[in-house]
Amino acid sequence: MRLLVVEDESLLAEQIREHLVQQQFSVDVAHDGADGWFKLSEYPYDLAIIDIGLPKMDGLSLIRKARQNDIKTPVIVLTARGSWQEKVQGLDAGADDYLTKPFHTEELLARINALIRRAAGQPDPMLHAGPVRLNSRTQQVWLGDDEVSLTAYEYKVLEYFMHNPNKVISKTELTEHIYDQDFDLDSNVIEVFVLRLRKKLDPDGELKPIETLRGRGYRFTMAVS
Amino acid sequence: MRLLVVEDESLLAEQIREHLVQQQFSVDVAHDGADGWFKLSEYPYDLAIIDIGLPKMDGLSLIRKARQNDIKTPVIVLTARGSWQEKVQGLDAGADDYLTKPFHTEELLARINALIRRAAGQPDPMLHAGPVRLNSRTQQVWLGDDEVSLTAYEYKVLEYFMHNPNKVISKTELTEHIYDQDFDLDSNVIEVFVLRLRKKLDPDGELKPIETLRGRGYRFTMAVS
DNA sequence: GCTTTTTGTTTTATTTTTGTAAAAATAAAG
DNA sequence: CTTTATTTTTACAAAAATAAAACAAAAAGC
Repeated sequence: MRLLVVEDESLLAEQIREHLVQQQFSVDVAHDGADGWFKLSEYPYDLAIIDIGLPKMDGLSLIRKARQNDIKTPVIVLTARGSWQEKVQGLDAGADDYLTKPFHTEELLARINALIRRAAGQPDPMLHAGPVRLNSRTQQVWLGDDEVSLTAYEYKVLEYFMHNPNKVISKTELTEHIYDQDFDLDSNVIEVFVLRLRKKLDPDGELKPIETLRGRGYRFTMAVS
Repeated sequence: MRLLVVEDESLLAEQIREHLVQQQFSVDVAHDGADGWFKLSEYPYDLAIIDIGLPKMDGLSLIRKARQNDIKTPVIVLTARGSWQEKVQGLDAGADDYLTKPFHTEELLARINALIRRAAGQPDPMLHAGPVRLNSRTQQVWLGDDEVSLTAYEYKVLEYFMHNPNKVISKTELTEHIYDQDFDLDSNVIEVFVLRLRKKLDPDGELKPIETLRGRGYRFTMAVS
């Protein structure tokens, strides 16, 4: 899961970033509205956290511009304490939720998770695909009755696959969702992780859960049993 | 599909209920806002129809309260005729659609079905042409019941054909759509790919899906069955 | 600070796809 | 009916993409 934080106060931005990274999110930070717009339009974020008061382009304009450009990334706006109007304006501009500064990180995390869940249309943290089951809250994965132990990145890749079953996912798309923006796209890590996932999810090579589409990417398909 | 109707006018409520039951929905009725809130929070409805003017707790408050509690059941609000403000307030409070009283039952049914469909997520973008079907999200192609496996370029060509059925497509046009600008137009790749597509889509040579128009190009035609 | 695990890189091997070229077939024109 | 142009088909070579293995670096755990 890849998030964007648009916040001009460096200290706060860094603080949020650290907390989110701790929660296994990939996080990019933009320090003004213009940069925020660039990043938001350029990368496929799963969620954006946007401060209302920003230099260059204020948060409201940023959200409006994004929505006008058909960017449907869920957005949480950060508003000043007691500013009832800001909250309403934010939601009107196209934000999905709001949070009043200062806030507890737990609160932010809860709202992030709720929004991501809502966006995925999946209130239940369990994802199923044939014999593979995944609990996105506990990050456990089972193959049939046996639990499969995955490393952090193996899990990220699988989770993305399971959120997008049957979809053709290019290596670029996978890379962008799993790593921060400045990652060497020429690397073959993705191939290696797909290899490792295949070995763990399909030790006997019978199920073929991850199909390769040469020149196009991968497709996660599992017979729904 | 289970629906909730929150409406204080007993006669109208019963009328709506009967129509919906006739359409195979399970329907619960609440006669005031408080009861509506209780039912909405307690049961997993697929959709709620809420009147704005209600005793105990008005419809707007009910919707707001539901949204604040992370209940994302799709909501249609019923507003009085000509009350432009009510409609806006309803949508702002978190409703998904509105309907002005009095209304035709067909209109209500259409909106219910639209909302349920929307909540179920976008259907896959399928293209059909006779026995050939193509899913542009998963890039899968079927011939009758059998999936046909195409390479990246074969897929590109077919997709272009299926987006332009019956149109005469010159080889230049195809080339320009499939390759970057600076591609050697003297090559016969297109012919080769058309050949390969024909073999895969029409192994028995009976359907003739891709017609040749000498000197002009190709035309993709498939009897619509 | 040492050990283990995980992540990412490099290298090599293998497979598949793409594009070329030439021959064969077909259609159109004279 | 013969010639010419165009398209289809075949066979093959080149290029590209992926898989796999082994290794190095980084991170995490003890």
